[in-house]
Amino acid sequence: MAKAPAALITDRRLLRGEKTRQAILSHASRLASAEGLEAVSLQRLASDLGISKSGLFAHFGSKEELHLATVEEAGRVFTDEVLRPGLKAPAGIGRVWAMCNSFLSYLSRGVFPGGCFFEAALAEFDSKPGRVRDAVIERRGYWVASLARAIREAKPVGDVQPDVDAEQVAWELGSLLVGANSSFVQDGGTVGIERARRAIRDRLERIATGSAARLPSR
Amino acid sequence: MAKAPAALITDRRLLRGEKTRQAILSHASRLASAEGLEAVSLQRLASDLGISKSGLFAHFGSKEELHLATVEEAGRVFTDEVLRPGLKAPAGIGRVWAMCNSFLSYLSRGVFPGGCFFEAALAEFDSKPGRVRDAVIERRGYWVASLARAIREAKPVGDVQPDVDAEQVAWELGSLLVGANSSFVQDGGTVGIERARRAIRDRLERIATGSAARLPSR
DNA sequence: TAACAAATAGCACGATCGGTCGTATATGTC
DNA sequence: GACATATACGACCGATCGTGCTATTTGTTA
Repeated sequence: MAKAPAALITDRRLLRGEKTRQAILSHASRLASAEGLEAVSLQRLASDLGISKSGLFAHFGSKEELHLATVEEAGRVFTDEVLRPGLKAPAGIGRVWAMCNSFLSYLSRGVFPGGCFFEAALAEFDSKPGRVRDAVIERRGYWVASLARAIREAKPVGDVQPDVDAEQVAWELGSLLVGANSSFVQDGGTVGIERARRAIRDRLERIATGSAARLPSR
Repeated sequence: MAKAPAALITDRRLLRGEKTRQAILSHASRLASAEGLEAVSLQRLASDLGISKSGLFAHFGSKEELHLATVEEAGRVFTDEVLRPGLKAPAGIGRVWAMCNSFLSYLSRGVFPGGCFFEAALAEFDSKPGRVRDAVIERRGYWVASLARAIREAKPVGDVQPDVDAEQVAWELGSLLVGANSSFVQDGGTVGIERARRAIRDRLERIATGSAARLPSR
């Protein structure tokens, strides 16, 4: 509460700190996608950014808070680069297709240099209980739930057969997209991405009604 | 060369050391599946097993060698628990189905406490070049190639339609199985495993010829 | 320009990491 | 019982980790 006036009266004063913080988190999330959150150490970050370890530390107070903030930053990026563009498409099977293609595009454009941040973080933390793990799992769950909802909402539009198990199909799409991420990270090529696109297109055409069965190439 | 006679004359003399080594690797591979190869440190292993760090170190000579031996041990387990049982089924689509079910069984039986060793190791090392990464990728590639071969060999038997892209389907099966692993590790439940079984069964029935289209429930 | 607060830096701590070295203790052979 | 060898141990090194405490710099306001 003592801070609020300062922030209101002179937000320029906070600018320096906030800018540094943003630079830290941007680099941290990119680094984590490539080398894992384990590699996001205070020393590593500080020397990468050319600042002091203690100065960096002061922004977060603990390593866990730094990691949590990094996850949050990555979530912001994911929303901007995948969720929002995908949801721009009108409800229907086209939206599901658009969401999957947004994800694949976000992969191949190299938004994170090490593939999807969340897949990397999930694999690393899935057996390490704590707030970081919870945050990552929640985000990942939200993504699959968004896919499921898009499938569900394609039914009343008449694009998807009413007896389709939306959660099952969303789980399958999620797994195929993870497979694309793995392939992409391993060989840097687009083979996995094309395999995933093909598999997903195939899967979607099978749950679509006849009139909606044709999807644009991407 | 100076060692060979000793090994030939008195192999009992090697027994003690070999037994220790086996105990180390067994624990190391299980630990790595749950907490990552990063957690497999000399100190951690030594204290877990109640031996000295230097005594343990002498068995391998470097941490990288320890990790490589751990990967090799895990590969031996994978062969025994997944590949061999799956390949016992006669060539045909039933063999593909058996291989997938072997994998799912190996997951749910908790052969490794942290899910599939190789998925954990792959996610951890996919961006860290080195011999460990190469060894893991090779094993993982062998698994998918085995799936592809099983699909290919099901064609002359008349189980699978001849125009099916075996590599594509194998890639999809591999991704779905990884999805099962992720779900299993995250919630410990069998939902993901059943989802994968359902998806795989569905996929296989779609590439099968009419006469082979019915698969046993598992 | 002096005062003040926020932002950053310097420094030291204990713990843990991989790795080395010299030494002790089993173990099997003679 | 003497001896060689395989195996295991304890002490130690330099580096890095997260974190705390104390300066110092920086920008704003009076």
